[in-house]
Amino acid sequence: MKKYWLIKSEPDCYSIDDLKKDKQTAWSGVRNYQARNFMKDMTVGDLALFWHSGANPPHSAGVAKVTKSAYPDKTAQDKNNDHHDPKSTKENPIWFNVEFGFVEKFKNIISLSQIKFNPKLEGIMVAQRGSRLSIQPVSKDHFETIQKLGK
DNA sequence: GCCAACGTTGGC
DNA sequence: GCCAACGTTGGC
Repeated sequence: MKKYWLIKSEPDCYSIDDLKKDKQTAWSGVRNYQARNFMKDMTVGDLALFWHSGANPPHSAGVAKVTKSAYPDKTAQDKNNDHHDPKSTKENPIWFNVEFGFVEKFKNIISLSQIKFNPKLEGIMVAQRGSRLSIQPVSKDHFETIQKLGK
């Protein structure tokens, strides 16, 4: 069954426009166990809301889909990479990443305050206080509500 | 295995 | 730039 997610990125670092241009990208560099475990749960075809964090206002900017399931994150083993982790080895990788493809860029961005204000989106993780997790599961209902608003 | 110190995230 | 939330580290 198809699952739904929310993936965060700072637009200065990697935005929905970058994904549109690249068509597909490796979601590497995630160094949080919970987020990693969610990536391992992803299957090809799952959909994700693309979140622009650090933007003013913070918002969902579009939709991405999983095009490749989790495999060891090569950047963890690259000494010259910012996300290098000496604990992760080729024999025993700690960190994983999936790949995302571009689906759509929203006509209207959906801001965090809009999400908080909408009773249909009550309980969504991204609107909760102190929700720092960079990859979050989203219910089908919440996903579809935001996608509809974005079109 | 506790917990203080520290670092990071991310909204405001 | 501030700070709350919270994950991680490391001494004990």
